Amino acid sequence: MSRYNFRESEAKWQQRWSERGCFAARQDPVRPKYYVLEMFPYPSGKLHVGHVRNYTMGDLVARYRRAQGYNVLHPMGWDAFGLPAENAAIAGGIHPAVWTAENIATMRAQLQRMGFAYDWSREISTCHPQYYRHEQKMFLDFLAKDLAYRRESWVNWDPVENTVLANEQVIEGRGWRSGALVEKRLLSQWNLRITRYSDELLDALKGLDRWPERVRLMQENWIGRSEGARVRWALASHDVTIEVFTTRPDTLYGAAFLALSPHHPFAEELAGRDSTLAEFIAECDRAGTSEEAIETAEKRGYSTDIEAIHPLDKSRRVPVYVANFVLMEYGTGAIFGCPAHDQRDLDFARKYKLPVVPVVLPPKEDPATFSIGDTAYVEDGTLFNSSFLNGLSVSDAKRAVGERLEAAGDGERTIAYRLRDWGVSRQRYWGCPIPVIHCPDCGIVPVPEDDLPVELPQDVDFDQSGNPLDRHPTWKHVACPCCNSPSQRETDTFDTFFESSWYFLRFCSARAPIAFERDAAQYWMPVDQYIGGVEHAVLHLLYSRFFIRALKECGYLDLDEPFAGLFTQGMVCHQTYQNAEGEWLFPEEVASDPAGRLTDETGRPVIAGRNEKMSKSKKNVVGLDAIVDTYGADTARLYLMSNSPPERDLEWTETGIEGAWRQVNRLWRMVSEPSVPLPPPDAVIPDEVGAKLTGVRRITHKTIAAVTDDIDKFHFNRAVARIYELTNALEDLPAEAPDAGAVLREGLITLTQLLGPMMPHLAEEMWQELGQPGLVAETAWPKADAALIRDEHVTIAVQVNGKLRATFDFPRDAPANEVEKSALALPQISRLLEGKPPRKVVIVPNRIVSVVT
RNA sequence: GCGGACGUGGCGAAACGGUAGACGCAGCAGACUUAAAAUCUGCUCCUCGAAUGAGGGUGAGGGUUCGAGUCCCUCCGUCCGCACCA
Repeated sequence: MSRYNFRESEAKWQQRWSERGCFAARQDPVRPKYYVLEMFPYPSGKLHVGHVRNYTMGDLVARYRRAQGYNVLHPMGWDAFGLPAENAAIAGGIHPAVWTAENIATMRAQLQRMGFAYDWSREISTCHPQYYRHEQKMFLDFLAKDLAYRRESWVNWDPVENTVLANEQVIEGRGWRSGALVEKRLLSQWNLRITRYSDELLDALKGLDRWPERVRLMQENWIGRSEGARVRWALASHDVTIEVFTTRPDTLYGAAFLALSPHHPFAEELAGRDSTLAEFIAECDRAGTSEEAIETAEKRGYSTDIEAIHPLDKSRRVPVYVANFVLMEYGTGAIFGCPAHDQRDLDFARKYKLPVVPVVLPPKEDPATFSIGDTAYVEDGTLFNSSFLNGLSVSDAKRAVGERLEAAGDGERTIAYRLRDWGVSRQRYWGCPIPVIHCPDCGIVPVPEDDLPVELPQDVDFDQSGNPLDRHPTWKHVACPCCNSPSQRETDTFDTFFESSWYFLRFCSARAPIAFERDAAQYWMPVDQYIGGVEHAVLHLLYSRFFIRALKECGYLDLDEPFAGLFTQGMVCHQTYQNAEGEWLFPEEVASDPAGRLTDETGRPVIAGRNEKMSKSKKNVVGLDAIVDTYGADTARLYLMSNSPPERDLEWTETGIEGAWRQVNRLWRMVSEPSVPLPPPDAVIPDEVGAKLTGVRRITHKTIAAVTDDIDKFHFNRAVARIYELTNALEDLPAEAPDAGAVLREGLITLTQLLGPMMPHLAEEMWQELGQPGLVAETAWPKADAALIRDEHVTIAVQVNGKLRATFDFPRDAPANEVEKSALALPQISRLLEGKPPRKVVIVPNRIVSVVT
């Protein structure tokens, strides 16, 4: 019994594909293009099996589309800037560039061993000056278009990484990588004006019909559009107007107070003269921003003893507070409180003994008796206690108030967004230098284009904390490009999401002297199928959508969206193990004793924990090299595709990979030791081969149709199941029939072609064994014979009163009355009918007869 | 709190509103082996029955329909995203 020799085979076919340049992409205007892309990796070290699931999916799609005749672009590169490289430098004395290059070499070799059909001639690495110089140019263009600006603002400071984080990078009050509680700091930072496109980014989501609904919703929530009004309140005792944003202008007559953010300019002004207020504000700043801190934080206000004049009724006054729950970053940094119709305002009003006046009357309530208890009324109703609004619905009242405010100049209807501009400054070395110079006389001066790229210095030390660029003895000292006086370079670098916001464009013309050739981008873009993790739903995916718009505005290209199709794959999970001390163990460190109990290598007990996403920190990872060494790339690829729907998590198990290995050998044996001698490749199948063999041919052709459909819909697990079904049918083929060999041969050729995108090495080996010409990688996708996928006979089920009672075979598309007659004549059915005619019979052609008695 | 997804055998999962459990894993029995591994054959949702078979079954309850895992309503549970957002 022969075993499939994957070691020999996989290396051989990888070399053959490479020699023939099978996967090099060339622009070709007459062929339809297809751009397949997997989110490019950060070169963090070595790949484990969890990393390669999405590359396997991408490769399957790339090879499938190529077989279908598309001109496929399928590139790979490295998101090479980032903190782990710097941390390695701090910990191990290795330069980030060296560490990164070594990791790239390792991971590239791992990907190549998997046999992925990449066009390696387009490989890019974002830490190379020939890459990042182009984004420095983009930044200068953004500056010119006012898409980039510098501003002092409160930012998220990660005390572990010693750098600023964007809002998108703060998850539940913690840094997205470090997990450290984020602090607020006031810093001067470069920002990209993503909010210029808030509306457009939101609207265009509707057109992304090949994106998961979930991701679109997440972006929608993140952009957070709220319709409402700005309302200006004059202060009774100061020559100051406080502008508030509200989504409920209809409840203005229920206003009980105004509340300012502790960082509101007027609050800060007052604090200058009021030390108690200054202390209150300082206290607010000390409070954490984490979920727990916010959840438990008391809603507190500081009464300023100042009154504001009600904009709709100048005789009314409301007190002005400074309150810890008002955010400076959203709306205008000030609110008006209507306790009757907002729960938080109600809590605040009860605490500070403010009046609670309902102005929206619930249906069927009596205005004379309706009052608010502990719960604010937030539903729809009819306005009352509200002057000219009385009797209106909530939505009519919103419009009426808007019109009144606009006419009086006291406010206007407007839209607020949750989305804030993208802060891109990072106080780190291993990133793209921001190409500006700070001149004491001229201020901020962009680096002239001819001086690009601003390259990172190589000679840096990581012995002290903080940004090595800032400490470098010479790098930052330059002459001002305008006035030549001694100046300093910007020492911050870009957020690494800057690089990943346009790399897909660079792939279109990866060696161009400019960022990307316009016609290449116009040909290949948008990405037809993008594949990656859902964790980038509002990070990379939103930034890239912004970049396309910003680049369009700067004249780089004409494109609406970067990614036409998006697929977010599930994680690969594995059981976790801990010893009695709570230390995590690698799966290979765990054994079981004769009694079946789990132990470590020294025999001490081990506790099996939850099944979780593979991660280095919990050590529940399975190295890719070990798996490919033992089972080969195709077995790993098959397992990753076979057991779970691609969007769902996949559990990696030893028995699972062994099962895949069995299938690989089974497939190989089918061609290396066929159950029936195969005729030569040019043999023809006779028109009539008998019922049993025709049945096998039908399954063969139905499998083509089914697998094609499954791959189109990303149902890779089902495609695998269909291939197994065909395998089972071919194994059961009646060997004694005269034309069995020819039918088997047809089946095996089809099977091989269908395996091509999934297990490409095995497919080539089988193809060669079958004596087929050329390479599977260069062979067109099979077509199902329409005549063969239509059965001549169908099995029809018979239900009586909704219960399945019998099935019978009948010619396809037989007349309904004949089907009914045969169904009712069945002994199981006639017995139930007891000679009475049925009340009703529903017939679904070729499928079911439903009898009602 | 707001928004969303999901709930099917021992397990991973299939199922245009039309024969629930394809395909695989694990398990059981057998064949081949001195033996094991590998491989092959058969069985495997539950209950009753020797068996043809009968009854029940897709988180719970209700509804629409000739027919519901699938559609609608209520509830329970799990997971995910956002969250002092005015």
